[in-house]
Amino acid sequence: MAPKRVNDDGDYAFPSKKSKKDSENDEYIHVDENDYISDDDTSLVPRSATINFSALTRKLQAAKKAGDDDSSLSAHRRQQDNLVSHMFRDQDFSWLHLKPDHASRPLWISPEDGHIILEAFSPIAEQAQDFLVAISEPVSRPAFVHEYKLTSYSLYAAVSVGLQTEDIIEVLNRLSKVPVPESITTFIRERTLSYGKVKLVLKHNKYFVESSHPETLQILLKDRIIREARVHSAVVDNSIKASTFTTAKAPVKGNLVIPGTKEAEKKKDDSAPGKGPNGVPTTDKELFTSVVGVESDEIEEDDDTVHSFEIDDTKIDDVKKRCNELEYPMLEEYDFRNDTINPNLDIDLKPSTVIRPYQETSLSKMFGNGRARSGIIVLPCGAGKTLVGITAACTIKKSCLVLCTSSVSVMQWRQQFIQWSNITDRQIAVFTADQKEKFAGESGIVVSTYSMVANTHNRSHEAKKMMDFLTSREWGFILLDEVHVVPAAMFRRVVTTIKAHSKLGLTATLVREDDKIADLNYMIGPKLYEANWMDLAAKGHIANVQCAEVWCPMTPEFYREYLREQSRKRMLLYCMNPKKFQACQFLIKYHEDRGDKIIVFSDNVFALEAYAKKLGKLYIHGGTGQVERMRILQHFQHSPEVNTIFLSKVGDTSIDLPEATCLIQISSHFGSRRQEAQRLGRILRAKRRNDEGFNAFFYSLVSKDTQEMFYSTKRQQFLIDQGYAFKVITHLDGMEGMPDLVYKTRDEQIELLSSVLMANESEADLGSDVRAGEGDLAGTITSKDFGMPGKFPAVQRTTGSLAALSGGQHMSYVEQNKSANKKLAREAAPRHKLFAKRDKDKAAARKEARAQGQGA
DNA sequence: AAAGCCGAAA
DNA sequence: GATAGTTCGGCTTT
Repeated sequence: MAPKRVNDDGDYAFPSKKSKKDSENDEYIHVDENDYISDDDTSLVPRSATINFSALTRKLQAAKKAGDDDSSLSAHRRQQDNLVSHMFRDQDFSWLHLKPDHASRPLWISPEDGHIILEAFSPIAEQAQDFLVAISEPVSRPAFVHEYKLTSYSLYAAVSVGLQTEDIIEVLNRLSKVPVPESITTFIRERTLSYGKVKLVLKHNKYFVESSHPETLQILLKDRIIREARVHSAVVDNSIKASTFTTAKAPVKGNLVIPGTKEAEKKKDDSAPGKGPNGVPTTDKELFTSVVGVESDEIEEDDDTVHSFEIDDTKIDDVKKRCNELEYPMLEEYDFRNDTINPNLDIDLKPSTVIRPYQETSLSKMFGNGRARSGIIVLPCGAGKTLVGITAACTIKKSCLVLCTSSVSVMQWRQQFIQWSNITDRQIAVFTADQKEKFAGESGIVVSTYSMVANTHNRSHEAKKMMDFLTSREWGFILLDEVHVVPAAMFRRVVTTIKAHSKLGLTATLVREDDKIADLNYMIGPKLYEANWMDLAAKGHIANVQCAEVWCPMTPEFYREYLREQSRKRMLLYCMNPKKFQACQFLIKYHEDRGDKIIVFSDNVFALEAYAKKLGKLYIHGGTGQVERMRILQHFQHSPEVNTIFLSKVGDTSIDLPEATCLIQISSHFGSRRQEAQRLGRILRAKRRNDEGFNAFFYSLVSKDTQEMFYSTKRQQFLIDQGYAFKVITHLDGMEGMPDLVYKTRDEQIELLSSVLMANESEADLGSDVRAGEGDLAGTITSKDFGMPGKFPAVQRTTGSLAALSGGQHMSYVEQNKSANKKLAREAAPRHKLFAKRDKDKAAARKEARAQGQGA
């Protein structure tokens, strides 16, 4: 490829040759500009062509001029815009004036959308990062350049951790290469102005919207949703008012000490190096972190009278959401030290418990002004989320409810509480299907699951009594483990049924594939802290991981079947691809020889069994009994004979295997970024992570030219944003010559193929008999089409049917008609009840067969 | 202990 | 540019 030049006059690429080049311009033009960039040419430039960029930009300028002259934007110009200028014209900020010392300043801020770019290689990048995490949301943090985004939420979060408007602007300005744009300062001022004017307060088991600005409450009450949620209490009870403990005045952080932190240590030593009087940091290094959690007694409100109205606790979710939309987000802070109504809980960290610096940082954001703020802390798997939660509970020292996703983690939480804190057995209770305890005394800790609390269908008598216990009292603190599940319709009920003064959500992956993740902002609170995975890996808190995507070509036979099958069966075909099989075998052999312990993940149970059996390894899936599971896991952990196990998605969470050092993924759930990250999380706590030069490995096996390629890139996005780089491996050296290579001959491959197709048949026969069994001819309009005239044109139906007959048609052809086919399938006559029953029986039979097969 | 049911994944 | 079907786990009942 000939050199490409990107600037008008080329001085960016070849600064020293400028004068010479101008005269020799033609040497760079391998393609005549008129051939490709002619006015009426609508096609895109061929990828392999060499493009003369100076000619192109000249052309664009000319076009722009023409467009400007012509007052109406011509179609022609719009076309030119699409060609290349969208990369530059809207995003061309060369008009911004760099400060003279810009090289030593690591930030750049886009005036258009509030995106902030950080040079991660800058010497002060780490401090800048602390600041940016506080005021903005991380978008993507690969090796050298990080991207953050200023949003309303992130600014609310910034204010809620004690930052003040002018401080934000000033520090930004100090870090930025260009003066902070007008548009951004305005945005920051606007968004931080209305913050903190409205509070949500829990008093005597009732919720109140509270403000010292009556006019603000009037504004809110003009909204229909809020007005209708209002409860008109008969009398304003002065005793209630007097007992409010979310005072208008912010308490001074002063003597609040988070147990286990360095500050706690210092307190013991009674010396605080690096800090002046009142704990104000004096060194430069602490400059940015100190802005967070600064004493906030200056922002006290002089108005002592507090106005409030009560709201219906069942509508709390809607009211919070509405307030956010009206840009008066409700502040939820718990001044637990002045709460004399709810009994204290005698809990503290054991003296031997020490927390890590990033755990301390995240907690200091939560307790920055001496109260407990509700919000979310994001830490990677294996970075000690549990300890953060426990430390928070030890700081608040009130009754605490912990909710998790499974009963296994309920037991883990309980165990960890006992391990790290001085809580006694009697003070911590468990509420699951088979254990319904209450704590002794008037305060304590309850650990339970979301489904236990959110359950709507009938409860056992015991469970009912327990729920009354949970709902009747006021909780000082509620801990939400794996908080990203909360927005699901069922789990969000929890937030309204349990009354708690403060909430802390913990998660490793604050992403969902639906759009509900933003709901957490008003349901729980803002994101208080998000750790950078790469930083933690560099400091040895989590393992270093090499990620690779292995491209396995499809064999011709498999690919032919792939092209003619429907989406559901396709998945099996690309999972069972013999080349993938071989790659898997090779990688297992390679890493076992290196002394690694390997986990192989397959979402597809059929493929899981096939692989494990063929390669002679143990495997666990949903149908594996508890006893068997434990036995296999024991073997994997302790036996030198068992170095590889196969897991279905049961292993995605909660299974903790610090021995594992290598992951291989052979099939996965569509585009789930979360699953990918969770799986990677399985090896982040590798025991050997602190060995010199240790690396864990993460492989994704992908069948080439299939849908898997698309999903794979989507799945990796989260990890890429965390800074992981995926290598693409197209050839495994030495695989072909490996002894005992499976499915080496064409005959074996074809046999495998037919077994896959057979499995397809038995699995799919009932699903297809109704539609196919009606004796339709291709293109025949059948009775079900009459119901909706025009909805399924006959021609579409023809292509769908013909596709199945003709076999190897072009892929895009199938893709285009896929939705039509699916619609057809959906709209087909609903299964008769009789069939539904048969389906179930069939499924049960299959399950049994599998269970038996496993026993053998 | 097993089966039915429900909801989540996302 | 997203789908939908499958798998899994938890709670309850028998």
